[in-house]
Amino acid sequence: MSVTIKDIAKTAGVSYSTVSKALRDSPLVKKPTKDRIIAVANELGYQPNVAARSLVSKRSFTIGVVWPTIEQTVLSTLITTINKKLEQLSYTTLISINEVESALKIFNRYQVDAILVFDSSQSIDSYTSDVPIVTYGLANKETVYPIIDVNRLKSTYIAVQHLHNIGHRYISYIGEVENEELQREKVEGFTQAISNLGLPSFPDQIVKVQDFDQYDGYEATKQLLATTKLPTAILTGSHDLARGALQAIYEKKLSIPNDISIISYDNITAIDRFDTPLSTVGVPLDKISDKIIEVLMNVISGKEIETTIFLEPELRITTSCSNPLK
Amino acid sequence: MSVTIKDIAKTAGVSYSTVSKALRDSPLVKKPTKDRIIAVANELGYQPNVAARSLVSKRSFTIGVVWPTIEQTVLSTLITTINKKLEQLSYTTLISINEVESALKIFNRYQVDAILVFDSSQSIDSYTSDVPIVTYGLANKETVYPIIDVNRLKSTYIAVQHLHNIGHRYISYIGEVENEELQREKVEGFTQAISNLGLPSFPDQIVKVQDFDQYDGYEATKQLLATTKLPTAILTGSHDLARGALQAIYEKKLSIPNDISIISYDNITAIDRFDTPLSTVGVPLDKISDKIIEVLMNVISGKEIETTIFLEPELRITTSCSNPLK
DNA sequence: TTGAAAGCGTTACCAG
DNA sequence: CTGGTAACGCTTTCAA
Repeated sequence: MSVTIKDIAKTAGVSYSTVSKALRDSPLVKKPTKDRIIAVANELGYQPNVAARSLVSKRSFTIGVVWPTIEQTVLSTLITTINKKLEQLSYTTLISINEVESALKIFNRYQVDAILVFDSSQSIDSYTSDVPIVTYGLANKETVYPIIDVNRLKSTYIAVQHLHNIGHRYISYIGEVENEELQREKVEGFTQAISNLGLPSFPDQIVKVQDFDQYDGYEATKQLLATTKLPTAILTGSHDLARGALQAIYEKKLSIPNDISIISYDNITAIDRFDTPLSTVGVPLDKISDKIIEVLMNVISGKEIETTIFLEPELRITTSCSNPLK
Repeated sequence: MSVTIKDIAKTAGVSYSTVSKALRDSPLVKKPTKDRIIAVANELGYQPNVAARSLVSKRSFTIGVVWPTIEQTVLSTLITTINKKLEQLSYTTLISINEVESALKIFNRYQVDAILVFDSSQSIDSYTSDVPIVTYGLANKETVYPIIDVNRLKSTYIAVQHLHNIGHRYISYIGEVENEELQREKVEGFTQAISNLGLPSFPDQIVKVQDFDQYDGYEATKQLLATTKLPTAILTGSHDLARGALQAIYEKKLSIPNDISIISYDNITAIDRFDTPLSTVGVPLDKISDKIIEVLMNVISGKEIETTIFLEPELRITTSCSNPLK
């Protein structure tokens, strides 16, 4: 049996309502009494019962995260960050890996203060929730709930634009993949930029990958480098792909950025063990998590917010990227 | 404001205690009444308030999972499986990615029925929990809580034993890594088998890897195949490493199993897109999850259970493995 | 400054 | 079979 405020009240010799106030750090309790009560609580290893508390106060200080596809490692970093930041705001994060519908039901039963949905496939409109919902990463879907997403199309677009600005003409993209809406946006941004900027298209310019692992980047780049006319710059769809690309480039004894420039799409501020720090384009993870938390706090306090928020990508150019040799 | 049993009672024209019984499918309520109440509940979109329920019934039908290292993809499959199976037992799974101490606190506050801890680093004895705890994957640590783990040492041992039985003498292991206890166990099993069975040791027999991705397996195997004396069989520390190994072997135009046999350590029943279905050794994921759930249910119902349970590995030999050519 | 008491949504028990 | 009511642990008035 776990210890309750009544147990504390008994051993501290006060009423249990006083204990409640003291633990809530209410100014209505004298300092010495408060200190004594807190000491007793610690000694007894008291943990407040969330059920009882949220039953009366209608607030649980808990955010429910719906994360049906736990395999996605990109998201795991994002969730870790969000979890940490929410902890600092004294919110608890609870994750469900059930499918959306069922996870929403669970969190409604648990009366969490808000729900954050990570998902790109299922629609959530069929289910109505008493708890406010915020979603990440499905800006293309129709939803009544606030959506936060990153502008992938613009990311690859401005990357190509930069490469063009510094003089590149033959630019390749690695990371086309079948039936993935989010990846398609990146390819689209690339293609649009190439076309709008009047840059040449050439065979095998866009390289398909099976998956988004380092190995896929390695294979794709090896294939690309085997063609007769080499591009002077490569844009990759992810950090892992870029790692693989680097391996393939080094293996071919090519030099970065002299022979070839490389920019990687990513949201992670890469803490790299690479000789060449990678140039990247994308919305920094911290901006995404900050925005998500901001919106969460707003919906909790009942503020009206815009339904769709597109975060703007940033270009971070390092020594992996330079003018092509004339 | 969410709908409560009192709302249902009002619109159904019964007392709220009858509603409670009806929703619990109690035999104490007449069928027509029950049906009517359930209909109203559905119409109103009623979701039971877990807080209120667990406050009085002391049972939440929820399992808390502590998973501080969400990056580990192997575990994600295991958790997904466990989640599904618990759902069938009408238990809800809630995950926390906080560090152990803090996650335990949260779940104690939430009065979950049991806590499952996935972790290999932190010790959990310092914190005492009112809720029963079950841990996975830290059998080497000292703990008072029940531990379920797989016998990694035995896995690699019996794999080598099998290869020896069918005539192999030059066997390599890919997957040594610095400072990882669990990986060390696998290497240990390999080394013990080689030594006990009187098999030859040779330079570069055990190949180190940076990480456990496909690319690392590819690199390591390429390195291995560049030596003068090739092994006739390879054992890899994971499925991903094996995938990389296969690539390197194919690239060298070697044939499996004629030139080289391969067995992979893994707990995943691989649904493979490989030409060669991989031979594997390890405890099947289903056995692990079943055991974990069994133990969870036991601790919830207060049954005494053994503190350490080692699951035995199984060898599944396919066409990736044959006698070496004489 | 402290204590008493009501009430949150539910279950469980006891009357009717 | 159905309804009334106490109780779960806590917060929050309202009195003292």
